[in-house]
Amino acid sequence: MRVGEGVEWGLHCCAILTGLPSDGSLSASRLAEYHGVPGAYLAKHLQALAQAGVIQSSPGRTGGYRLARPASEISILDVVEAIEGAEPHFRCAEIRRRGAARHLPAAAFPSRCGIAHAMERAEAAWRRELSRQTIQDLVRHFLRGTDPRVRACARDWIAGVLRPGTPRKTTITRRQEQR
Amino acid sequence: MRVGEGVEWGLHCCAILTGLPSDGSLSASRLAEYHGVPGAYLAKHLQALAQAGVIQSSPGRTGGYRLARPASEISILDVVEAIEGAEPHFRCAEIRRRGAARHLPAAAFPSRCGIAHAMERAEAAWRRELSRQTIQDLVRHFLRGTDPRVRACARDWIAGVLRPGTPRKTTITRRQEQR
DNA sequence: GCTTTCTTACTCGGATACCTACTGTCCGAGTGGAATAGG
DNA sequence: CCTATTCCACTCGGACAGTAGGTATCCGAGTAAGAAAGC
Repeated sequence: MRVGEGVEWGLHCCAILTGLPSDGSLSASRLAEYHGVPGAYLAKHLQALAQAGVIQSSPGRTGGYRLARPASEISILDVVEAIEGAEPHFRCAEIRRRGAARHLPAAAFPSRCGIAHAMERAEAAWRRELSRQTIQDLVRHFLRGTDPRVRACARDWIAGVLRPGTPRKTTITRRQEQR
Repeated sequence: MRVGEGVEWGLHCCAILTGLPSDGSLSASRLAEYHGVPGAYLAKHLQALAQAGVIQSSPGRTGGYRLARPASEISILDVVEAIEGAEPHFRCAEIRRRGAARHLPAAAFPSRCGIAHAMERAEAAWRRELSRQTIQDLVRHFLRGTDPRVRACARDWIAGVLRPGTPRKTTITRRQEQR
């Protein structure tokens, strides 16, 4: 039982995307370099988020990802289920009907195995807790509890990689200087 | 993210062991044949349960497993953690310190990443729910909601495989008759 | 008939293969900006 | 100088390997029951 690290990446990415201007977007490779994770693999998770409708992708040279709706309307559960899938963690194999009780008719068993029921309740509690907090809550927590230097770092990085609103000739020069 | 089937097996085994007389025990192979699961693999999980102190193992020809304490004092969480391990499902990789914020001192970050904190809360809710219900609750649910035929099947099977309290010469004959 | 010894069958326990699913990487289709050629 | 065209760099998207952890199996050490032998 283990949560894949894609969930952590996805949540961090959503948090960063919150800091974008409404018309801005960030590419998978930019998000990957900001977080220091492999870009091709992060792209896979971002695809899953896009398919689930959590983020929106725009193609082309200036394309990238942005949040599909306000951060206050994206729960952590949305992100988790988009990346890990919404299947239940516990899958009842109905072993109560195998072995010794094999020959008994299906009608002799209650519709739900008690063990499966107990596990489902726990999982529901887990999901409920995740659905309570939104990406906005995460960002708010970040803005309040984090050192100004870290906040400035994030802000400056976004400003640096965001394409300027009005294209100018100096754009290319700047790019080449970076190398 | 997925709960291994060993958890389901372990819970069913604990439930069956509840029906034993105080001096009785059941071997791994008997429990496996009752549930229709591979015996060698079930043995592995029973070992884990024994090491965690949930069940007790007795060696030798008449050995086997029995509950280490009353079923009312064994929570579902005890069984789950014995088999799956007690490590947290979400492991924060601290990617907030990688990438762009790499050069900032460790002191600039709050002690706990907000994302990790949110995930931990959800996991705590999951564990809390599992720790509320005990093996006894499962058995009670089984005794109440299950068809008499199923209950009789379980009872008879236990009576059949349990060694008689007072050893007699007929013991061997009985065994051979079963084959 | 009783006690002691021995055999034997059964138990648990850990070490060893296999297989699914997560992790990681690659290349192709598509798009929008920028340079360029023409008017 | 302005406009239409072409080109190209950059984007996403899905298809393709590598690896860790769960699944399944085996064999060895140990024990207690029961048979057998001796008294």
